[in-house]
Amino acid sequence: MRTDRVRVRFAPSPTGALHLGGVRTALFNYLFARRHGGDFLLRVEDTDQGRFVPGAEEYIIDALKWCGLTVDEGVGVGGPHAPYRQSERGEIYRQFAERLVASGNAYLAFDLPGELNERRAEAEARGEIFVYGAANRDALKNSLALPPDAVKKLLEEGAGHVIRFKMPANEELALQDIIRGEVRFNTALLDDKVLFKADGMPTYHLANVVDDHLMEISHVIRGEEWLPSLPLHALLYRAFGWEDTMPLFAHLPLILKPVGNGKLSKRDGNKMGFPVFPMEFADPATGEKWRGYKEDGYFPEAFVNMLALLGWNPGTEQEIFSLEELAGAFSLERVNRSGARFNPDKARWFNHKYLQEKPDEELADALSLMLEAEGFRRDREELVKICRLLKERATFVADIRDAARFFFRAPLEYDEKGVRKNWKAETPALLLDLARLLAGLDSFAAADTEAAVREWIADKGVGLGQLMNAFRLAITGFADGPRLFDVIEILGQDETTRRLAAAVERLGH
RNA sequence: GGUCCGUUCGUCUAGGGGUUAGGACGCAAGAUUUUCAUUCUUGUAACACGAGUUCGAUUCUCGUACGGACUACCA
Repeated sequence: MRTDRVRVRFAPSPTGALHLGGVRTALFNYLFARRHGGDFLLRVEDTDQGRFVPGAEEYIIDALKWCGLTVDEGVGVGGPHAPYRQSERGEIYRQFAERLVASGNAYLAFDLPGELNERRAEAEARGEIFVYGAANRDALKNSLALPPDAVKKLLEEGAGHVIRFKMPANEELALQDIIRGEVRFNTALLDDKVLFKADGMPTYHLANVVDDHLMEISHVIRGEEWLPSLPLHALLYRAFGWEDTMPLFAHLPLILKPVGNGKLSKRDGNKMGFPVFPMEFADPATGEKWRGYKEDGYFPEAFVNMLALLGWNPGTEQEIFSLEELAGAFSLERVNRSGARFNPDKARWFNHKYLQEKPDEELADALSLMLEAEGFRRDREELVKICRLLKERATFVADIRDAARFFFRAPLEYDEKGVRKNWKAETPALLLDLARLLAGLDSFAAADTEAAVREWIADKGVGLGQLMNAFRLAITGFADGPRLFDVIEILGQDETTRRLAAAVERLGH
């Protein structure tokens, strides 16, 4: 029942964690709804009891939340069309399926799964593919082929059956897709899809069309894997007499593996060293554990920004977008037609960009949490200074933590190569002198210590590089790192002179 | 196999009948720097192929190749 109001839905199946492609589909739906002041619904398509994974639904809700995609209506929030979980929508689907049978658009089929498999095997042996459709449905076990009293008898006996759609024998269909334009199909090549299963549940096709109609969905934005079933869905709308209010369709390109062939799969992440899921997920059935962007240290804004530009672009050279900016700029017309290879490097780059824009205080709080997890606390002011100093070289907060280790603990060992290269015979005496100089300074601000040291070595005729490398080694234990005068300002006068003395003691003369 | 979809630098992409085919990631070089990064500058690199239409095609059409999806009582 399409109205002028934009209403879109994200309709995942709770068969596991939502992966990158699913999140992007949700994102594009969300963006489209926001762009047009419409509604974003979440509907859970759990009509396959066999594939249900406990926890998957909660995961999906949490993942959308983490990404900042607020659901207006649906599972978890309710709404005028509740329930939004298909398994709870009771008799609705059966009634609609029977309506189709009554109108001659569908029929009862009693074929046993085993019989069908046999036929498939036979066909395959001949190098053919078995299709349950117009060409052979009269020779199969269904209400179209069997005499009425035989059907009646089967029903009375309680014979298991499904309801199949009666595909037109030979009809040319020209359908519209917002992203792809006109797509043509001939129904002669299509099969009589099962709409209602013997277990009393609808299949995706029926439930999807019925719910989209009932929930007044205006646009169906989904993955390209659904394009082949577009004719079936369009025909269903027609059979129900809902053609006038049929939603508009947009089929999104797929996300492909970074290298190799095929679409991105959940295994690729572990294989190639990047997460495929927004958040960590432990599959209760298999015990497998999957990494997540959240746990890997990505900011949700960066993750969403990266995803938005995978298959869509604004037509300008802007690359950094807040969720609000994305909502303002998004349009389905600018979605690409071809599949996009996922690029983990670019994802990292986005995070680096976002990290640079974060206030030092916010980074310090995140860093503080990490340190607490390791069992120690530091003064917040100190952490803010550390973040200010280290953020530009970091992609993740964890990079700051790793680069900041020497702030929290004086070096016990010293980079071997650095020592070999920079620890000369005259170094110990020089550093001891330096320690005395620094100990006597009134201000330990970076600018002041630097000025004092520069003046001092100029008098001594020592090169800055010559001194600084050994100095750095003594203070941090490493041969590389941020500007040393900034480091010792944070470390403080006492700690600095102490480390200088300790290094001389350890590394000797 | 069949049906459908797609094809611009290695990757994400802009563009579009006449352009030095633009940007970003990556990579490389240079600059800056006490080191390593960062940053900045520069560079590297693309219209899958073949016909047709046209004065002219990377852009339009067709074909081929290649890639992808679908082909369940899964979604």
